[in-house]
Amino acid sequence: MKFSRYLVPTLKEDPSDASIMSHRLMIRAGLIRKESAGMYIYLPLGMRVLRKVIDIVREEMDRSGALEFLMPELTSADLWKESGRWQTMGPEMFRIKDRNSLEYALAPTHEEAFTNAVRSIVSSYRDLPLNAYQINTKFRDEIRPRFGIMRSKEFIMKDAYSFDMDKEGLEQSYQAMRRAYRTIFKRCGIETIPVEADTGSMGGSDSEEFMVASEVGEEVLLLCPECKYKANQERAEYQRPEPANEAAEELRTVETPDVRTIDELAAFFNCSADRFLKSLIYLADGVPVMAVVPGNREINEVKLKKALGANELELAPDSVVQSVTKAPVGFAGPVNEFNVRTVCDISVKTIHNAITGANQKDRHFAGVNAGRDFIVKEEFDITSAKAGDTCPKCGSAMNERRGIEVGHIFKLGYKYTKSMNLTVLDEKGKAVHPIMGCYGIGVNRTMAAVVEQNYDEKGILWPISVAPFHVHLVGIAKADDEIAAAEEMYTSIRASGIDVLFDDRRVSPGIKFADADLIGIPIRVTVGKSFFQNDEIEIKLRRQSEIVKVRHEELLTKLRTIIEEEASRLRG
RNA sequence: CGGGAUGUAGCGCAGUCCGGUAGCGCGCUGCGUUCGGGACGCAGAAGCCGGGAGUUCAAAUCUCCCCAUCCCGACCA
Repeated sequence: MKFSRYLVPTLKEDPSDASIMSHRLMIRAGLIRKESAGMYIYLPLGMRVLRKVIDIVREEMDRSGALEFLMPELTSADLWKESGRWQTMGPEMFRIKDRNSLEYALAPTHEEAFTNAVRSIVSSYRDLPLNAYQINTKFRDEIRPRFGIMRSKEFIMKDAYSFDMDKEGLEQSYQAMRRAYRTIFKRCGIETIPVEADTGSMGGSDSEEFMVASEVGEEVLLLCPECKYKANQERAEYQRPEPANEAAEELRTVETPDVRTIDELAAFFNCSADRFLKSLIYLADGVPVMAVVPGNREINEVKLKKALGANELELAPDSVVQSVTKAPVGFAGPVNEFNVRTVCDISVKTIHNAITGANQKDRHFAGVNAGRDFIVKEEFDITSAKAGDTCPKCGSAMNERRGIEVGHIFKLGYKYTKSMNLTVLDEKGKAVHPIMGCYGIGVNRTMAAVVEQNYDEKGILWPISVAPFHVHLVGIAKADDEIAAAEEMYTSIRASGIDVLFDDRRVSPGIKFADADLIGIPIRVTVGKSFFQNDEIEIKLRRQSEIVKVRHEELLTKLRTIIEEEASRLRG
């Protein structure tokens, strides 16, 4: 491809609305442009990268035995009503009507659509196992799209759904995907950390997320340096400290005028935050519940929601807090009897002589002991693990890192096959529900993650597997014969089947080199002075600073060798 | 949805406090000189100053309303 005939609108300055490197670089390098919030245009160069990522995903999915489909984006409301998610999906699902007022969703995911398709097509155990996938656009009305193509309203996802006769089959399908995912991300040139994960609104049991470690990641991961325990904070467990051996004090009331927050209380009582029991009022599906956790701990709403079995969970407004506790916000506690459901973190009963709100304005209780002063009726793990907490498996102190979720695999179970009544006949002619697994990869998010992990101060450093071109040929030619020679070079490289971008623009060399660095094609070939005078062609890898000079006739062989070397580093 | 900020040429920004003919840098077009790490000169094109309403002789600038974008939080595969 000739640069002069291509369209690569590189920018010298950072766009004002891009906060993370991958977003900045993808816009500056002319890969994408913003159309509006959460919607992006893929320019030709960006499209090439996207296609390479898609090709890798498709190859590995096909290799795993999965079958590619293409599903409608418009999914009829009936399907969603069948599974019950028309209600539970909430406002993130785009809902539209056609001219006859029939309702549809712009698919945010395709469990229903695939289950329905398989239901109507497959009727025998002989057709299973089946892993059906597609690479298609998804729509989500994100509360806050951000970070460019990392979180957008419209994004490309590879989603796969496996159907097996039994749990053993599902396990095999799941493991096949685990392997395929590791290969896919390795081939894309990114390091991922597979972590245990929450299954979210999809429902299910075993679940693994593939995270790209990144400062700007939206997920928090807990990693044990000793054993292999790795989990998303949404789900990470941790061991609670042993209770201190303390004699129980008398329960007493303390006047605490205007002391509400844990920080204020710690200062007022001159003790550490873990001495307090923090009591928060939530609305679980609209019903008030109280959650009690140690004062130095954050409530984990994902865990709480799951513990409560709730679909919707939100912090209750002040008015509800007041009507439940009969006190202003800041003085809630578990000691008095309420007729609201109260759930405690599993550590609550180990805290002796705690301080809690007294459910009266400006009063707290001190010397509170679970079991004596209030009964722990329900206890769950409802607090978030954090750096330094002890690993649930081996007891070592865990580390915290941030990550970007690029892939997610999990065992779905029977949720959709039962709710939508998908059955096949087994060997004995009996109708059984297949068991499902679900496997997603954020394709354009993966592309962003590649950049997030591969750049320097000058621009992107594409791994050769997803680079828009393999070779960036920079022609620095003045005279007509030089221009012709550079052109000839381009023709011969291209004729040899190497993917080459030829910068034939009539601009100064500085601009060409700066653009080459910014765009980040892995191999740069320069034909200039040294070529026209000494027949020496310069080869420079984007990741390295050395320049290798080769003679004309060696060039193609050398390029093939480098391409092969670069590619072999990324093979699974 | 709460808190904060910003909307002025394709991009990055000044001008707004204190009302008086729309500016700078980059990019773009033409001509010339340059030509191995973002060259230079000359000449150009390009803006309903986010939208609406108001105040005023006069509004990018003041007032009110709306919209959009970004950041933090809440929320979310």
